[in-house]
Amino acid sequence: MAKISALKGISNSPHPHRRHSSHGTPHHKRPIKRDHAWMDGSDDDLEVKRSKKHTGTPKKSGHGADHPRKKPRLSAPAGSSSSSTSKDASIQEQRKELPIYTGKDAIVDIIRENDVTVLIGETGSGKTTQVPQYLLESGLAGSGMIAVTQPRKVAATSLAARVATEQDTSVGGLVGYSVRFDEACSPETRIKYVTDGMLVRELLGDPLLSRYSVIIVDEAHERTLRTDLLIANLKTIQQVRNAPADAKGKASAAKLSPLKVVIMSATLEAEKFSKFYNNAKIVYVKGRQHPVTIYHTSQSQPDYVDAALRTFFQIHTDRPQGDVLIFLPGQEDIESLEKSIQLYANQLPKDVPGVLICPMYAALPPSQQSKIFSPTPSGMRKCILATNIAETSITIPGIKYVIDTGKCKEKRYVARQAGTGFDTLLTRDITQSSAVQRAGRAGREGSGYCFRLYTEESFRKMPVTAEPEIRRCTLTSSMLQLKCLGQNFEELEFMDKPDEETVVAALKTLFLLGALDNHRGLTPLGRQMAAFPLEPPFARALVASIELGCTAEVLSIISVLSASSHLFVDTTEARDAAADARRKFRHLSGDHLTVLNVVRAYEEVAASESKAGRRDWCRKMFLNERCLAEAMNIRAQLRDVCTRMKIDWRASAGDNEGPVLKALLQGLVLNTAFLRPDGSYKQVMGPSVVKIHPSSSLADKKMPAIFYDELVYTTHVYARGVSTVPKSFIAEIPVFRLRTAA
DNA sequence: GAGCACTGC
Repeated sequence: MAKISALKGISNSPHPHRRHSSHGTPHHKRPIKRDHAWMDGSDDDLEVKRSKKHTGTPKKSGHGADHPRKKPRLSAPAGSSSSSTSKDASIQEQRKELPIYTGKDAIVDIIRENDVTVLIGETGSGKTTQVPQYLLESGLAGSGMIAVTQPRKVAATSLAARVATEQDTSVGGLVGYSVRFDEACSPETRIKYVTDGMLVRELLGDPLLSRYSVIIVDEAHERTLRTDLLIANLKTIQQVRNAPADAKGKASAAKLSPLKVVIMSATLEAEKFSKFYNNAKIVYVKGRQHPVTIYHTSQSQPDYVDAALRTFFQIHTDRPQGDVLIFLPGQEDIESLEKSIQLYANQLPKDVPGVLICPMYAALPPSQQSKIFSPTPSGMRKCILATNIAETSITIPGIKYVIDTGKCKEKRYVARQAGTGFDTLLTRDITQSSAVQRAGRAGREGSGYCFRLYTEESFRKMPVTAEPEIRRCTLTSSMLQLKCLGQNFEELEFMDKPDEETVVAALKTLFLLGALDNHRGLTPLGRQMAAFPLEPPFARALVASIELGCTAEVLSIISVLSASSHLFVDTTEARDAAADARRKFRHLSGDHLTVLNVVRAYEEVAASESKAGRRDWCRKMFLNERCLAEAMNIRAQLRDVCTRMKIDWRASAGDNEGPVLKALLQGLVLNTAFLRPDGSYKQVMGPSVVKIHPSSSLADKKMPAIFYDELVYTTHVYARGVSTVPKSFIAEIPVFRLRTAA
């Protein structure tokens, strides 16, 4: 059996796990066109005029470096040792080798001369680590702090560690960070890496961000909701802080130093940022990436899983050593492709290297996630099947080939009249910037190849960038925050205006929760709700629990529901065992009290067992320990807020579930449905017919009245996190009386 | 009878 016949078998056999196999094979015979070139950084990287001025000198210089290290060091050493001088010198040498270094003085000058600077830096330019240091070293920040915002926590903490090393200090000194649950700052801190959400929170207590003299908004092109809120607020803050000193009535604000804003982004939206800030100056910095050769198919591939399968084996049999990363939209496709690849890999002739398949998606238990980072055994080729998680969140070493299906899943909020909209989670085409980002994953350590399972024409037809989150998310939580700042969503100037319907839905939701009065003004209840880092419905439930005397229970439940991962582990292969384990915690009323049972059981185990014992227990029970650990963090934070607000978080209703359900219902009023004679459920406040999600303990049960955490449209409109209550509980809620009266 | 991209306070 030669290689050729194995390949033929693959190309011609029907796909074993998908009903349809496409007719043609993708044609990856030659590069169709290289549509993006990644250039090495060079001296003419900076396309700005070099200024004559040379202000500020580097704090540390790379004197006497005998053995400059070639490889960048990514982690901070715990402390400086006797060899710290040589380490320090090599680090300073590395800083000078970054593409951005040649433009250092020009960048500092431009930021000095402009209130707002838009800095476009490609991957590997060094902008995120260097610019804050340049500003600090030049003295431009004065006595204020420099904040650098990041959309993700890991980025903020690891960047702080890196920059602290470069400054030859430990994290929490001159360089610090601040993210949820974790902070390393001191009075000496001058450069602070923060998550964008953290800075938005800070805004609530300090509307002019008076502690900062420079705010650098990094990864602005991602356009997260929080980034957009910041960008809008920074504009108004500057209008106050940077107003001419003689402006009347601004005496107190005039004492504050002017605020410098630097927007950092990938190339695509530079003009838009600039325009928003009254034609702010734009600076370009080239990056440093290895070249990636890009191939497109000659025909579109409707069955992208099958196409990915065939492309993988073409690479595996024809191409030299190097790991393969395949981008797929979701867990389902990953599991299907994993099976197919395994099936064919088992039939490969002896002279072809073996295949090590590594699935990678957020819901995968951590133990199985970690194997993608271990080195590929010799004589094997690693094949990673990943979702978007590998696009920005994690970097996998050793990738030489990328296969891009061109698909992803996107969550999008659909507003409905009564504020009873729902989320959709559907597969769609990716954007051009995603495609570029995915291809770039092949060029991290050397030149690479990207096989796109779509035509060049399809690429050109893709939207250039994703729609900003502000145009596709629920705005309820942000709107409540803005109300606390005395701002109205409708009046604030945004880069992209949110949908009118979504704004109305958010206003209505906040009104029905009692956070706003009928003049759209913030109520005392609303202000109380905003103090908690929770979605407004959960904040409302928490406040309701105070009077009902069940704060302890409600805190436990909403902490789990607020965690970023799901409580129950559910992979296809162990579905039945998982369902059996779950039954042990089941509560007749549904998912909310089932969650409470899990938390109570976990607390007992945590009290008596070691860390390893806890992990074992979680694995046996098919519980996601990450979720529980995060929930315990959240609960501790919420208890702190309660203590500050003089709320007794120990108040418990014991085993009486009535008050707990009533409290939760206060927050989830809009998420209620009644059973109809035909066995379906219809929203009480909206028009949709909903099904109970199969993951719910109440799936297929017929209950007269239910409430739920959320609605998600996938193949049906599914209600997730469902409990049942007597109809009378719903009728008792003031909102309903108010609504019937109106 | 049937399922879930990713963040963040």
